[in-house]
Formats: sequence, C-alpha cells, structure tokens
Amino acid sequence: MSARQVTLAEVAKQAGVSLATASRVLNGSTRQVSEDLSERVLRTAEELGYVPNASAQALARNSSALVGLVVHDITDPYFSCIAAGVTRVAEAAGLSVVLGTTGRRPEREAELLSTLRAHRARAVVLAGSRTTDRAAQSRLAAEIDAFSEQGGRVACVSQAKLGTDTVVPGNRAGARALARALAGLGHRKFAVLGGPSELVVARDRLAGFKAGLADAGIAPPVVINGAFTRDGGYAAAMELLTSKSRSTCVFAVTDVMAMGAMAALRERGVRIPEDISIAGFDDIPTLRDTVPALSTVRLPLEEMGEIAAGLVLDAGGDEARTVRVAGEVVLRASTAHN
Amino acid sequence: MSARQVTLAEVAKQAGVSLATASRVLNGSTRQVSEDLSERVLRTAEELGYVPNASAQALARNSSALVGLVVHDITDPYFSCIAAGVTRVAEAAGLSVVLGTTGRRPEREAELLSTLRAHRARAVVLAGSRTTDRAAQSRLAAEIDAFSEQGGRVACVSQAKLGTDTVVPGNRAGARALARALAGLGHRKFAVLGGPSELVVARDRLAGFKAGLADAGIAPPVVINGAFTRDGGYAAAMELLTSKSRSTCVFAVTDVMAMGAMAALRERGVRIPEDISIAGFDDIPTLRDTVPALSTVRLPLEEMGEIAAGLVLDAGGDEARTVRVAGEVVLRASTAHN
DNA sequence: GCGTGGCGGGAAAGCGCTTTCCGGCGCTGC
DNA sequence: GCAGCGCCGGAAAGCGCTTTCCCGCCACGC
Repeated sequence: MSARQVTLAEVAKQAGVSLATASRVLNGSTRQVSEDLSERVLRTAEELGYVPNASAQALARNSSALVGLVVHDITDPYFSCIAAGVTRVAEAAGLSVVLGTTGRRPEREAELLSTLRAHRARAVVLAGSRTTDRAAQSRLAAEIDAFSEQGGRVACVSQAKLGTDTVVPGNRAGARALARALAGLGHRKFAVLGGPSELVVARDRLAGFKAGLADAGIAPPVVINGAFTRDGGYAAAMELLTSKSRSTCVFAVTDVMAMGAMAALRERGVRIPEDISIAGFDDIPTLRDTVPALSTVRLPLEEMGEIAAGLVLDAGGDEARTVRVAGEVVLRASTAHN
Repeated sequence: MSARQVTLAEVAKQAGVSLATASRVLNGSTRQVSEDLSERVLRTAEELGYVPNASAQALARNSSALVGLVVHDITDPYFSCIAAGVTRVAEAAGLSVVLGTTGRRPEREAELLSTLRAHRARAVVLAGSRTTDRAAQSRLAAEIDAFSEQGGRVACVSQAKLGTDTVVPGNRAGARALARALAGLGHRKFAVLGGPSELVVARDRLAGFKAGLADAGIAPPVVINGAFTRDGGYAAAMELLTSKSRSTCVFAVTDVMAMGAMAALRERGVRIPEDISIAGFDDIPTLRDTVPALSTVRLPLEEMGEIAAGLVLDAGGDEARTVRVAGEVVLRASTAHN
C-alpha cells in the first residue's frame, strides 16, 4: 500500500515536456500550448492516472477549491434543505463543500470560520441564525473580517451581517401575513410558541406575527419561548396547556416546533384543528405529508441555499448584496375556522 | 482588502526564533522546546492572529485534516442523521468534513472519491447504497483502491466493499423480524413497496421480509418497486391500489417511502390502520410525531454515522472491520390487528 | 539583411509549512 | 579531566504545484 501518488513532474517527464507545459495543459492557464504537446500530456496523464494534488494547487494559487457551509444541526430539515441547495451549486461549479455544524453553540461559528480560513476556503455560507450574544457576535464579526481580508467571500442566510452578501427570508412579512390569514379564519385569541429570545429569526417571526394581529385589531398573543427544536415545541405546548390561557390558535415559529407542539396537544387529548388550530413556519418538505397537514409559511429553502451559494461564488463587486425571498402563507388542515 | 495572511515565518521572526522552533511549538511535534521560547512563540502567534495554512501543512505532511462524507441526498433524513453522527465525531477529532452528494447517480460516487483523493482527505465515509450497476461499481472499486493506496481509509455504511471497514445495519434480520411481528398481528396478505431493484439495501430488506413471511407460513407478498423516495412510495402505493390485490398490510422498505404511501392511501380514502396497516424501516426521528405513528424497524442512524467515522479515524490494522448494528422492531399505531 | 514583436517552451523561484540533519552545549561516568 | 552522549536550536531541503521571466524561433516590415 501507499504507492506514492503520481505527480505532475512524472507526467511531464514521461511526456517529455517541462513541468510548466504540463501544468499549463492540465490546469487551464491563459497561455497556449501547441496541439501535439498538449495531446501528449493529456494522454500521459490519463495513462498514469494523474490526479492533481489539491493542497499543492491551493498553496501555489493561494486559494482552494473549498467552500464552507456552517449550520447548527444538519439533522434539522431546515438546514439540510439549505445544504442541498448550497452543495448543488458548489458541486456544479467544481467546488467541494466543507460542512461545519455548531450544535447551536454560538461560539462554534467563529471557530469554524477560522478553520475554513486555515483551509483558504474560497467562500463560506453561514446558515445559522444570528444570536444577540454580544461576545460571540463580535468574535464572529472579527472572523468574518479576517476571512474576507484573506480574499474569501461570505454570505449569510437570514442574518444581515457586516458587509456580507445575504439571503433574507421574509420572516417578518410572512409571519404578519400568516397572522392576518388566521385572523381571517375568525380566531381572536392567539398563543405563540417562540424560539429562544436571543435568536433573531425567532424574534422577527414573533414581531411580524404580533404586527399582523395588531393589523386585525386583535389583542397581543400569549408568548411562550422554547428551544428551536421539536422538543422545544413540545415543552412550550405543554406549558401552554397548563397555563389555562384559552387560545384558539397557536403559532409555532418553526414547523419543527409545531410538530413537537402537535404531539404534546395530542397527548393531552386536544384535537387539531377542532379544539385548537396550529400553524408553523418554513414548510419543511419532509413534513408535508403529516396529518393534519400543517398550515405554515412556505420558504423556498433549497432555493435559498442555491442563491446564497450563487452570491458567494460569483465574485461580484465589493458591494454587499441582499436578496429577499418572500414567504407564502399556506393554509392547510391544521387550522380551521373559529 | 487582501491583507496577506500572517505566516509562520513572520511569527518566528517576531518572536526571534527559527522557523523550525516556531513550527515545533505551534503544531505538536515530538521534539521539545524550552519553556521560555515556547511561551514567546505562543504569545507572538496569538498577538499576530496567526492561523496555520492548512494547504501548506497538508502538502508538507502529505495528509490533510479533511474527511469525506458521501451521501445520495442530504435532504433525506436517513442521510442527514448519518451525516450528523459523522460530523460530530470528525469535529471532535479536529477534522473537517467535506460533504459530497451524488443525487443518486452511481457514477458520482467515484468522481467524488477522486476529488477527495485530490484533497488528500484522510478518510472517507461512503453512506450511499450500493448498486448492482457493474460499470459504476468497478470504477468505484478502483477509486477506493487508489484512495487507500494513497494512505486514506474508507468506511462504508450498509455496503460491504472490498477491504473497507463497514457498518452493516441488520436489514435482512430487521425486515424478517418485522414480518414475523406483523404476521403475529394476524395479517396474511402482504404487499411490499420495494426500492429500485438495483439497490442492495432495498433487496436485502425485501428478502428479509419474504423470509419472515415464510417463517410464519405465509404466502409471498405482492411486490411493487419504486424510487427510494417519498414520491417513489406514493407512486408505488397508487399502483398497489389500482392492482386490486387485497393485502391487509403494506411494508414500505423505507420510512420516507412509507410517508409517501400513506399520503396516497389517504388520498384514496383508505384508512390506516383500519383498512390497511403499513410499516416502514429506519425510524426516522423527524417522522416520529406523524399520525398515525409509523410502525417500523429502528436503526440508530446517528450512531451508525459515529461508528463509521470512528472506524475510519482510528487507524486500525489492515484488517477490514465490520460492525453490525441491529434493527429493532417498533410497532406503533399504523399497524393494527387483523 | 537586419531589427522588431509575438509566440510558445523551459528554468527556476516561490507558496507556507514539516522534518532531517547538523552543531553546540552541558552532563555523566570513568 | 575528558570522551561520549542527550538535548535543544537552527539551517535547509523538500512537499507538488503555479507563474514569472527569459530565450529561441519565426514572420514581418523597412
């Protein structure tokens, strides 16, 4: 084992050309190489099974074929959808995706960025939710600066960051429209299962929802915060049930939380939507077949990943670009007239 | 922008030591460095914000801090769970995961492996399902050889491959046990929604299920093949419905397919489990809250990812190791007595 | 006929690290 | 008191590639 790798030098020697020529042929350069030399090199490379050493190329070019992707939890369908979009675009561009997961610890984001910088990643997509944790934020900001100084681009999904390209889903507007739609069904008493208050996404959705209720002249909702996960939704719903507030409609700021909440409600014998209506946010594809079908705000998650990757890959100016994607209210069986 | 990166040389100069010493301090070497020099280097590195150039290290060491992970579709919860396990272990070991997706095209697997080889990835976990496509298989086999020759380790999940470490879920045994359990509920007429016949996983599960039915003295099931996806399950179930076979119980070889199948049945007004029972395989966590709760065979997916990563990261002997993980039959509300 | 340019090939200088090898120094053991 | 050894620091040789620079060659213009 460990038969050493075929190098460019070997190919060049075998083909009877110089290193420079071989390099020019095998890796697009601006310089031309004559037809016959070129063909000879190509053939030799093929015969020898030459595979360029990406580290060496990265070192020589000071830029690698890697693009980073940072998510909280790849298991969460929200992130895996975005990841699918990012990888599709990156792979189409001949780049490899390096996946980093934070496990929802804010400080990991900066660490991962630093690693990515060490690898001279060409670009990185930050899909995590922005927190309001000051220390983590400023450490992250510093890393983002360092990363772009070094020549890499960074794009964020759903979090506007200092001078980075951004894909911004209509969290506020979507939640607001949802609130109005639910009010249109006749509901007057609402509860919101919110995410942790330091997550900006959670806050935006909550704020939008409140605004929508206000639009309809409805009293502010009861708000219960929980983790941004299935279990968080479950716990929040349990808390809601014991709180004796008599809401007729619950908005969970995330489809995944809504799933947990529905489980809790069912467990307690609360019927959906007869006893209580429930809506989520994201429209996770994997969850579309659940019963009752979940009312939600559809976000084109994979597309958002593609857009982010697109932004980060075509160099663009120095200008930070922002692409807004709208959420679309989708009312299904989990919400009924009141 | 593009303020050049701080290099080891700068740190060394600033700290007044040689390159060698700085390298020894900053990146664990066997050689000792005196207390005061060591501390000086560390401090200088910190002040300057030194981050080692991973490409250069990889080149010099001829081995990178990258481990590959190849899946068909990161959006599929089966794969995202495995991915979570792999990344957890890899990140804990200070390595970065590069994620490759095949989009279920068999030939992509070899391509990705080749890219990974170019990057001198230390190891790779192949989580895709093995196909019986001869050409793709032999191309893949060649790449696996090349990869390990070059010093990288490769592990497969659910597909025994030439001399690679493997994590083998009990597909056959699990499906067999499931069949017996369902027979125990009194069912006598079964249908199986199988995956594409060239996928070994699909075939194993089907074979195991048949064996289980045989154990119980039950006639072979009607088999309908479809894609290994939600839509595949939907289509297969539709076909089943039009086929007029009067099965009382359906086994979809995958939870995701089962979800599609349930959607199809519901659409046609078939009640689950009153009119027909249905079971899946995998026990996808995201799908555990669906109604009716899906009977299935539980596989510890994240753990499988962890095991695979563990195998591939601790060097081990030349021996190819195989770890079997058992599936556990979980009967829930989607299957009823007949 | 000779100067001028353009073109394609090759030599060689890096890119930022790791690691081998060498040399100096302070000990130990006789 | 000195040979010998272990220890630690530094010089320098790569690792495999890209790219600059130079050089020879040919076509062309006067």
